[in-house]
Amino acid sequence: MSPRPQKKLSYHHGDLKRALVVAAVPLLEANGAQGLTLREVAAAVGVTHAAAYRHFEDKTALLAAIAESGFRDLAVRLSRDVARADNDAAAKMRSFAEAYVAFAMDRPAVYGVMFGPRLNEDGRFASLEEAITELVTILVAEIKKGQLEGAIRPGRKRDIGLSIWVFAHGYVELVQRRRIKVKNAAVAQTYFDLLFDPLVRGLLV
Amino acid sequence: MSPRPQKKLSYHHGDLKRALVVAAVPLLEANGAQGLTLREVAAAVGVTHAAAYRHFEDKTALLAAIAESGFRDLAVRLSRDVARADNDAAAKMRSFAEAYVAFAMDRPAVYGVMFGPRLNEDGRFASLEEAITELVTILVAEIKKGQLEGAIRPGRKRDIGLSIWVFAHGYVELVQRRRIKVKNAAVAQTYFDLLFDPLVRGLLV
DNA sequence: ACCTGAACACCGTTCAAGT
DNA sequence: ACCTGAACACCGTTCAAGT
Repeated sequence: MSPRPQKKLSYHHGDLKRALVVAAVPLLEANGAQGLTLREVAAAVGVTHAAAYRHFEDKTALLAAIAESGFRDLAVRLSRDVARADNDAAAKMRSFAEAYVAFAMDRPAVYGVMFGPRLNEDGRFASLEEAITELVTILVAEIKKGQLEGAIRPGRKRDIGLSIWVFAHGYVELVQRRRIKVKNAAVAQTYFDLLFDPLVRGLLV
Repeated sequence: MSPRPQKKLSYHHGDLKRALVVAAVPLLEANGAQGLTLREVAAAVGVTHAAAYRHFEDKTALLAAIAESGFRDLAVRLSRDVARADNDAAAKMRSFAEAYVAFAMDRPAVYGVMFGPRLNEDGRFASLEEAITELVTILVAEIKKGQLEGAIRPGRKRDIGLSIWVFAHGYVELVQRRRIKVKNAAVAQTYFDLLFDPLVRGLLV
């Protein structure tokens, strides 16, 4: 039917780099960050494990790509949810933190790679660092938009942003490690709101 | 000289179980939690790596013993420092959180094992779980002692304790992963105090 | 240029054998 | 009862060879 006959079983994959990152995520969520193997990721894509080294310097580079992809997804989700919130500081803070927790509960293993053992110890992966910086930028910018001009001194916007991040991240970590025990993701969210409320009030004084 | 001749080079170690845990800690802090190998721990004690299996079911069991030892050390340190603090709620909270951060900065790799990949997924290591529970108990008890009877409703003591834990842990994690950048441990402490202050005020309203 | 096949060093785990 | 020596399966990494 097609004008030129398709080569069957080409040993060229097409976009193997991207395919490896995409294939890794479900394996990660299924078996945990500890269990993830370069070999099984390659096998899932239908390729020899040595082929991955044409596109990633080592396993850490693959994990960095997964983490970066996670940070970009998180930034999109946060931007979207925070934009929908009421335009005052407390509402912005709450919607940011809630969206953050929801992302972490949705994809715990990807979150674990994003915040697990340091991937960028030696400073390769500049784009990973950039994705993280973007996250903080979004947070600070949204707080600013949230009518903080009167309520809060300008120099404190970054501190407020980091406080919120610290609290949301700490909660996620303790829940995921079962140091704080909750029945399910819905309970995790409502209990988070309860714990988070004092911080919001303290920040707005 | 001695009444009975000492057997030289006995292949019995004495207290190998404990020795392995003790030997593991400096290796951990030197090479990171990722780099820790059962084989090098055994070698550091002067024993074949297979010998470890006489005392630990597997590597996870060794890590659990390290984590438990860390939690007990942390509990001792927190009790001591919090007991020295002024007897009001804010001072108790602050001294708890500061001692917590100091411990984590002192022994980052041990802290990483304590809060890293879940060790007790299948519920072995009851004593590990017990050591963690003790930590929360100490925290809640000290808050209670801090003259909270008037200022705070009784049911909220646990929530307050967990809030503090969440914040301190989140801060430590983000600093250790370089998501929050600080020059050294001293700066880490003073910046923590700055960020922590709003939470304390919010909790006492 | 991209992937395969085979090899290497290293790790956790097991087990028969030594003392 | 406690430890050694040797083996096994598995992993990350490398590299010559195929297309």
